[in-house]
Amino acid sequence: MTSSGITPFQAPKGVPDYFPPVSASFAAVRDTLVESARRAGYGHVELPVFEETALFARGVGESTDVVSKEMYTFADRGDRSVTLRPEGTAGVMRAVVEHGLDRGSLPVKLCYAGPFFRYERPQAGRYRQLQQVGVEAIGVDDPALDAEVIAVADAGFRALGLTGYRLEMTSLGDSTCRPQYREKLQAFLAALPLDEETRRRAEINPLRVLDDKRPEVREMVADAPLMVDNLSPETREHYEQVKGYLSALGVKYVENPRMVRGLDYYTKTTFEFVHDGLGAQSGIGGGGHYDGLMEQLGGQPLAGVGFGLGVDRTLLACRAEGITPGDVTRCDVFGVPLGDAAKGRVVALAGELRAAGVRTDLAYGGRGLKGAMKAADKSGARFALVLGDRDIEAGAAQLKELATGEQRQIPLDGAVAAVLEALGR
RNA sequence: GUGGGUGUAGCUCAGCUGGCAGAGCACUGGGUUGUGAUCCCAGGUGUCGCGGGUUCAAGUCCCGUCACUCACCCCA
Repeated sequence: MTSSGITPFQAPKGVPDYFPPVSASFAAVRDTLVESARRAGYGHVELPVFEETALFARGVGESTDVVSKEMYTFADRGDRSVTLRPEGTAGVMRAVVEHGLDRGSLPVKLCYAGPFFRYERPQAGRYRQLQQVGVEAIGVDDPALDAEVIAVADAGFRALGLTGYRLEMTSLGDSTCRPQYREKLQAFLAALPLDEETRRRAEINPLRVLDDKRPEVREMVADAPLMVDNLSPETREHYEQVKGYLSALGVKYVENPRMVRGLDYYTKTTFEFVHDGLGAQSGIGGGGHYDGLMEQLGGQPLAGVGFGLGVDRTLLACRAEGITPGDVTRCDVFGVPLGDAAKGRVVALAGELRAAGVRTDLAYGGRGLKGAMKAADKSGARFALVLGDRDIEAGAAQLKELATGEQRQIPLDGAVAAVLEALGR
């Protein structure tokens, strides 16, 4: 209840608000991850936040949880079914095919950042609106490209100063070997005394049962057949080469043959970055290789590889490690006017300082000197610029360094130059 | 969708077997009529989430409901 008696609005369930100073770190995390991709030649794409529902149904897979129960789907005013994007790859594929980028020089290397939506029950690190930075490298099936994508993610996390994460990966095989393996695994699981819920999962996605958290189930599947032991010679060779390139790139990884990905389109290499400081939702990024997706969406039969990195979760990981990315300082200089005449000069001066690239704020609302100085202190500014009638008469202003308390007089005419000099610029 | 926990000041929370609604931080003003962060003094806010019940009396006990939160599931 507010003082007016009106029930206050709340953000939609499971949607985080970020404001200063945390929002500065959020933006820094996103920008750092994007910069890592740009350094590897990935070009920015800006894509719609909603798409035709059928794109996700066909691209991500009807049987996935993401499509079957987590999509924000609604009819628009033209009675078309549209869906807020739950992941990024399908939309990129659609755009690439639609604009014929797959007919130009390959691979097409693209990078995106923005919000994604999944209708789930929120918990620590899991939101209904989540922010991701993603890349896709499309059109060339080269194990070196798989390794590059992984290395880009790894470099992004490292650039933030993160050390407490690990890279897990495996190979899921492809259409030449996974169907046979799947049958073999299902036969194995059918012989186990599993509960009904788990049995149903074994039907839809048997791999998922291998990743069950319950100790009794873990024990039962301890010697289940693994995909990595049933790869075709070609996919095995592909996987070995990815590992070789990763070593060449200096990227450390652990193999996890029981790793599961929630999206149907992955084949061959899949990977996940895991951080233990977040709670139950420990994945800060993941991705993999895909062979049939573009063809599935009406394009040419071209392979691709990509990742999605969770910006929200990466920020949580930073916090868990005591890292504060980015510059949370609001401003460099804070203007303190004394009286109406001075206020006009300070307002004008602030405009000039900003034009010169100096982050500048000032005391508004006619507060007294003491209040204005308090505001200057809280702004985090390095300098307070004090100006009163006395100074104007003298053609001067007072520049006070807040950390030391040292104050010097600067000429009012050359104030911008003097401030720049004081800032060491 | 299923379970557990929590709802008290702007924030973090205390409030015992029912008995006058509290602290710290933050905010505002003053101590210093041209100097902040330290220090001192002063100031204010509450439908105790909401609805019902028990009781002389409910923040406290009971029922319902909503919200938040953690976990399962799943994933970034």
